[in-house]
Amino acid sequence: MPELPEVEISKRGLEPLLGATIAQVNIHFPTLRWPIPPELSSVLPQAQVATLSRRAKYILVAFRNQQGHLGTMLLHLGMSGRLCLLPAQEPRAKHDHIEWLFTDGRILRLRDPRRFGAVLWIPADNEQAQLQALQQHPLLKSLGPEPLLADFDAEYLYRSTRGKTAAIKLVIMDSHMVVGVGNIYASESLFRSGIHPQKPAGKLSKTQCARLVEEIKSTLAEAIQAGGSSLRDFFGADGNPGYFQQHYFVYARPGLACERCQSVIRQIKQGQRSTFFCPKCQRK
DNA sequence: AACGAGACCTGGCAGC
DNA sequence: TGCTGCCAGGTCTCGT
Repeated sequence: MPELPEVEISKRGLEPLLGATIAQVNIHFPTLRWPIPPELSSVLPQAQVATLSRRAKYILVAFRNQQGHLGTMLLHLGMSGRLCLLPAQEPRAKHDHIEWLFTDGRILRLRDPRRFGAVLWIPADNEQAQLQALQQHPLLKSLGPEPLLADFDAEYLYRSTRGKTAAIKLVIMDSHMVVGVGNIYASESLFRSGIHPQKPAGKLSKTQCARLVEEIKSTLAEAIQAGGSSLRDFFGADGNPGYFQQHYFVYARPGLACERCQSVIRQIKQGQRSTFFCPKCQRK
């Protein structure tokens, strides 16, 4: 489920919880990718949701209590994770591994069948210390730029790919280079740029870098916009988010005709993941 | 330093 | 109907 657009939509779906107070945290399964910190159950009750933000595919939820800042909960949805904001009394589903009960009755649950997701707790007793703790956190400190922000630009991509022999698709999926470009959007933005996924990153021209940066930004932005319009569905108990049936040019279309040139879309493996491309529209 | 492979898990589907 | 094998949107860790 979650590539960057889904994570961004999930974060926006949590906005109704700003200012809400936690009553109880129930951990039903102790370990996702890493153990869920048991102290969440003791620290969070009576705390309020202070701020929501996102870095790469991590959702950051900051909490405060009457004494001040408490810390930040870091959520990752992994491959199959999903946040469900539900009314009181909604029965728990099979893979709801952790739930946050709010004093007004609402329930937030993390549902994650494959358990590749993560819930971590980064304590800090003031906002300055929190900022520092986040910047130094091992999962966050070596991340590349956000794809939708201005510091991810043609000049950056061109400069940082010089001399690289690795395939461009693997390079744009590397979170040290740029965060948030997952398997779907890597294939899609390369198609839209007319660049072959196996082209060595260091061989891209300045023009190609500029084109790729623009297509990564627009592909992600369009998906977020489409997802935003189905936010309610996305967050419902059994929501059926319309935008997963979003239009793809190449992803999951092997053997079908390219919509631009009618050539047959091909599927290959790169880094043990499937890549889809049009052999005519995308040149090495 | 850079790259590739393995690891973590369950569920859904095709093929027999 | 049931079994087997393969595939899946992520990313950390380890070995070469």
